[in-house]
Amino acid sequence: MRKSGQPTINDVARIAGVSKKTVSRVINRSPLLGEETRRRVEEVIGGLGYIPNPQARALALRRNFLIGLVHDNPNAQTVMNVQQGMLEALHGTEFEMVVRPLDRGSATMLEDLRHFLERQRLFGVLLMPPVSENDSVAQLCTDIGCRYVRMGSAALDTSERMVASNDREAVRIATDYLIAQGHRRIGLVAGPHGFRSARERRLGFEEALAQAGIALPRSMVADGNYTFESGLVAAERLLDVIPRPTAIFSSNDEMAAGVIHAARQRGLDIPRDLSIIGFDDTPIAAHVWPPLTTVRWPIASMARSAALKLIGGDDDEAEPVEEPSLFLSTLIRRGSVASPPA
Amino acid sequence: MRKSGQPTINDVARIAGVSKKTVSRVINRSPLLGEETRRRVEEVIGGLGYIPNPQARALALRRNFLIGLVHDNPNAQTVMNVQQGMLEALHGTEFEMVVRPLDRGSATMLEDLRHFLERQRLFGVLLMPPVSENDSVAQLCTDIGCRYVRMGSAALDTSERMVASNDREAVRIATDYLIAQGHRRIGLVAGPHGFRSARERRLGFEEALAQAGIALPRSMVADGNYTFESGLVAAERLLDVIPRPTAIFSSNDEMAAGVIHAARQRGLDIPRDLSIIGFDDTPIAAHVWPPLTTVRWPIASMARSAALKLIGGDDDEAEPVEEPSLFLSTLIRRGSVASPPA
DNA sequence: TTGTAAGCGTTATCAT
DNA sequence: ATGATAACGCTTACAA
Repeated sequence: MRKSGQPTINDVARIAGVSKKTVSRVINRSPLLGEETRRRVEEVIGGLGYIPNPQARALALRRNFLIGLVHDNPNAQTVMNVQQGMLEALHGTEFEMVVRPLDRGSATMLEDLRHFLERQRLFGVLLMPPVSENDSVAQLCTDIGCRYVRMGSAALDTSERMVASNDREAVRIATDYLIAQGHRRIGLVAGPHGFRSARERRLGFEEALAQAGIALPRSMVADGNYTFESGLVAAERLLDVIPRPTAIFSSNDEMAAGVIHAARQRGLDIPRDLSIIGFDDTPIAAHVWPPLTTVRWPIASMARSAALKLIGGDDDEAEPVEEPSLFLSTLIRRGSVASPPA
Repeated sequence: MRKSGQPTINDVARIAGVSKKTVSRVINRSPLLGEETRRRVEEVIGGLGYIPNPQARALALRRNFLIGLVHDNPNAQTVMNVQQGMLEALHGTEFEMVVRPLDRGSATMLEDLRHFLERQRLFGVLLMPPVSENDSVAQLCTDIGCRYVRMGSAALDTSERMVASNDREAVRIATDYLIAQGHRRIGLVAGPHGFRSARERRLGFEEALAQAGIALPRSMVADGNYTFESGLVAAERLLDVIPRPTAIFSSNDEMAAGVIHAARQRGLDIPRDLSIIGFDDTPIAAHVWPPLTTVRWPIASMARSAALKLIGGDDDEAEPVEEPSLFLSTLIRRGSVASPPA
């Protein structure tokens, strides 16, 4: 007699008149099974509404079905896009996503993560930037025996352990676009030190200018930390320079919004007096005025692909799902760029 | 001899020269235990780096340690705030958060959720608005035997199964503020039908106007669906009315950004020609120009409290943690409100 | 205060 | 093709 709650594999076995193992075979689609038997068992399963207990499965298989998302990214939209991409990949599988934000800057960050990974014994983790750029985090995963895939703005690891976007090239193209519009005094709002994305974007910017033979005085570069406020402050510094830049590339959209803000405070019209390009294509880009020309970063696709790499390498017999490791960002042209004032 | 990987309770028991049960007692801080034994076992645990296997625990205890976050909220920042609040509550406990977005409007939404809950056998779920407002979802949880707590804009359930904000009162206060500034022609950008929050906010708005003896012509109400674009469209309709409203209350910040956008396109100065108040206090509110006066919704605190209710009701002997069920929203005054033009 | 035996619900091994 | 039995790592009786 069932004690309570959900029916178990024993109930199914008893009612169907077969052994537990046979039911298990039906569940796991074992090929060596009588057609007759399979049908009968499936009937009982359906009738009973039997659902295998994931905890018991996890115990018996000595592995669980939890994929971690480890992030310390301050941008809500970015994190949500990644979650969405991951869940797309996990949908229809037995895997679930558990989320673990990390406090960058906390001294115990690494210890916290180790604790988390050891306790939960996750099947694998997806590392979001910027924490994904931290090699000691990857090393920690390796040490603990937790598989991982890193997302980043450049190739950070072996192909089966990372997915990357080509930030450098994308920014080069964006900057080329400004140059093609006739801009020669172009400012850069750089991202924070320690962010690989910040570095790659800056390099792309510098490469484009160098290639066009345009000098980049130190005064045309201002550091930000990817926040609106830092973009505002950085823009104020750039706009104080005489002669003023006619265009600014901001290393992300949120700072670009700050740049717009700063420009407006000075009575500058965008794009007439100042052209601006951002990076990320977050919703904010389309919602500021004027709509922001920006670089679209296919983050959800990257996350989906990363998750597939994580769980794909598992299927023993299955084909090793060949997921791409490099994703291309594209320039989205909206209203924040024009030719420089005559 | 240990086969591989993590040490188990058996390893600890053997090395410490005690039984499994004694180790188990140490882990679970059982009071009936020799001080001597406890120390010895704890030493072995520390030395071995033993960590109890959560899957095995879950199986033996016939319950797991996963809390679900079920949401169909389109606002990234809101979802992130909720996740953060939940994780604060879960921090230091053995619970983890698994995230489950739902596709509102999908015909199979309820079936998907049932499937999820039945498969995963979650300890409990936190329901975010707007899906939390759906009574059949709550009923589903009850049927399945999954505990839940709903977040909402009004009392949706019994006190131990919900946390609510007082949207109606908050909007009444915000509208009073506009009235106190001298506004008489005040427009409303309402939220989508079917959202309890939209209804509560609208009611608060109407109550404030009624109390002040101000008529609310149908033309001063435009429907939106909480998106930037819908706010833009709604504002265009309101601003076409003659005489034009001198102030607009928007039922969320994102739509308010659309209103700002629309006003600017018409060459209206904010707040000189048009005052605007939003709702949510998302980052966008502080980042638009001028900074948006808005209602701050303590969503992270609500989520934290909701999660504590979920896991708090569990501790058998522990005091039934008395978490608040009602949270007060507050008006954040920034630069988007002024007296109406003379 | 501690240990023994049984059980949680599943899968793996090795029969038949 | 199917089943008996022993894991998996832990907890709860129930003894001692």
